[in-house]
Order: sequence, then structure tokens, then C-alpha cells
Amino acid sequence: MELGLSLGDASKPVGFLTKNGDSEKHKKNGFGFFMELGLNTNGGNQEIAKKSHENDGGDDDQTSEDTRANMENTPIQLDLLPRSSVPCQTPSQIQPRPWSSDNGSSENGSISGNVGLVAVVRDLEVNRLPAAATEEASSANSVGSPLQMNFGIYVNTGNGNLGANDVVETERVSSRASDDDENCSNTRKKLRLSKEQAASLEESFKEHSTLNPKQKLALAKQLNLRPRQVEVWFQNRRARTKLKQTEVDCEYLKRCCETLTEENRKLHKELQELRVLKTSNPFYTQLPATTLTMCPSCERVASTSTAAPATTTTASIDSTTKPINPFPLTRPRFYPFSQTPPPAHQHHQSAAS
DNA sequence: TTTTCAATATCCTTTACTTCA
DNA sequence: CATGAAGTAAAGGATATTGAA
Repeated sequence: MELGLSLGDASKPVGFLTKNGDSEKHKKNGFGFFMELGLNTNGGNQEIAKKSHENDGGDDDQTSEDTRANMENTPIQLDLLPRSSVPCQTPSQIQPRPWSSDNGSSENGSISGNVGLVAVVRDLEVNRLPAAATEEASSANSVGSPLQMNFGIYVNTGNGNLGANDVVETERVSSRASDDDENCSNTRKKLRLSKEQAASLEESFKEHSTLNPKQKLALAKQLNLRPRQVEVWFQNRRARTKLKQTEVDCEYLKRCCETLTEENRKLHKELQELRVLKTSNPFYTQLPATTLTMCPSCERVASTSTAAPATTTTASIDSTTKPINPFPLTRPRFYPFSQTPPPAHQHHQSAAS
């Protein structure tokens, strides 16, 4: 049995539920919400289950997979009433829906009203039940009741068909939402990874900063995490590494700037002294000209006096000033794993020896 | 061979939660 | 105890890549 939900005018007929009727138009219009109910028979939407399994590694949400398993095609119209804005409701606080049984519990053949979803899609928000109620519903599905339910949001990807990508979107929404199963409706629960888990992830990150799907699955299984968690951890870890590198780069550029400023200051001072010298000493102009050359390899400046013997010395008008190259070829690198940096550039030292 | 498109992976930004000083 | 900062898990959108039609 398939249940369709129109997000538009509730007074309009649910003709889009028909297999080849307006439903296609709705799907072509962009996105929508569907809710499927099915009796626990052998029929069903195996394709969706299969796809979701492949997409998420298969370990994500057994309940959602179970509920997806069997569907029937008899349409039922449901009114989805807007939930109050109270962010967190306990099951007892949730008002029974018109279709719910009187005691709010699920019974064979009846539709439980305490089932909802929270998923924000664009500006659409539908309700989602706190964990207890969700578990109640899922347990009813898996144990006590043959009634199966499937929720999802389909997003048209533009080809006019509710294809595989749309199903993936559906799964993604439910997958991410499944993290909140143990929490109140609108708040996501943030789980702290244990030290062992973090250490294992760190170890793995040392070996490779990205994971292929196989590695992801293996690691998730080993650490008893969902593949998505492993994936997110690696994303955040890469971001942290990049941030560290940015900080190192920033610090390096800052030092370069300071060095250049200091060098500039010294040169200005030197120029002032030379000007004073020039005015006070007329023989100053007879000093030999000096050309500056730069070593292309290490980018150090060397001066060669045309009148002086053919010796190359490091550029310095003031002999006490050491040559400073604020931009060596190798910029500092953040080594996250205590790696030893490559040996420093030795061009000049080795050339001089 | 080129183009188009869907599927997938990764990156980036932001949010929300936790911990600690 | 309250509070702000720092760290980080997670959400969601943007973008890049890849393979098939």
C-alpha cells in the first residue's frame, strides 16, 4: 500500500498517487514528500532497499531498511497536521493524530499516529518523532505489526523521473536524520568519539588522509561506527590539517614581512649614511661600481665589484649585515605526524666549500 | 569524438554541542 | 554557578570527477 502526501492544497484530490497519472507531474515539479505504508508481505520496493544499502554501506539504519522492504500499492490519503513549534516532545506530549488508534499504540492492521519525521528540505519541515516513539513505531513494524512504513523526500534531479538519484536523496535525508534517533526532534546529538576510536582514526589518517569506500567500511566496522561518521571524521581531520598548514603559512609570511621591513629599514639607514658620506667625502664617487647578481638556485644576492678581484661575495654594503632572503624556495610545512622535514637547502654552503 | 547528465566524492562553511579555564 | 573560548561532530550546499548514454 502506498501513501502519498501532497504538500500543496489539501483540498485537491490525491490523484497524483496514481501510478501513471499526475504523480509524474508532481515528480517533475521538483520535490515532494512521500510516505509509504505497506503490509508485511512479500511484495515491495526491493529496488529502493537495495539502492540504499549500496549507498550507505548497508549498516546505516536497519530499521529504515526493514521498513522499506515491503510495500503494497493501495493508496490511502492522509492529512499531515502541522506540529506545534515545541522543539522537543516526549511521546506522551505528542497529540494523537486523527489516524492513530485511541491509545496511541500500534496495533496490527492499524496505523500508528505517533510517527513523524523531521527533515528540513528547502523551506519544508515535517515532523519527526523523538526516539522513544520512533522506536515504538519501528519495533511495531519489525516485531508486533506487519504494517510497514516508509518515509522519504524525493527531490527531482531534473530528468523528470523519480530515478535512482532521487532515491539516494531520500536515503541521505533519512540517513542523516537517523543520527537523531536517540535525541529530541530538532536537536542533533553530538557523540564524542572514544579515545580508542579517535586514536584508530588518527592512525589510519597517518597512513592515508583519504579513504576509499572499502577502507571506510572496514574502519567503520572495526570501530563500531557508521561509515558516514568515519567519512565526516576524515573530512574534519583534513580540514584541521589544512587549517594548521594555513596557520604555518601565515606565520611564515608574517616573519617574511618582518624581515623585509627590517631589511628595508637598514637599507634606508645605509642610504642616509652614504649620502652623508658623499657630501662630506668628494672621493666617494670614485669608488668602483658594484653589480648585484642573484644566484638562481638559492636566490641569494651576490655583489661583484667590477674593479675588484673576481671574487663573489654576499651582498652587503655593511659588512656586518648578513644577507637575508625572506623567500627561500622551501616554505615551512606543517608536519602533522611528527615527520622530519626535508634537509635544508645547502647550495651556498656546499658551493663555498 | 564530443557532449550531456547522473552519480559520487570531496571540500567548504556553518551550526550546535562539549569541555575547560 | 555562569560564561566565553576552543575543539569538534555533523549538516548542507558547492564543486570536481567519472562513467555511461
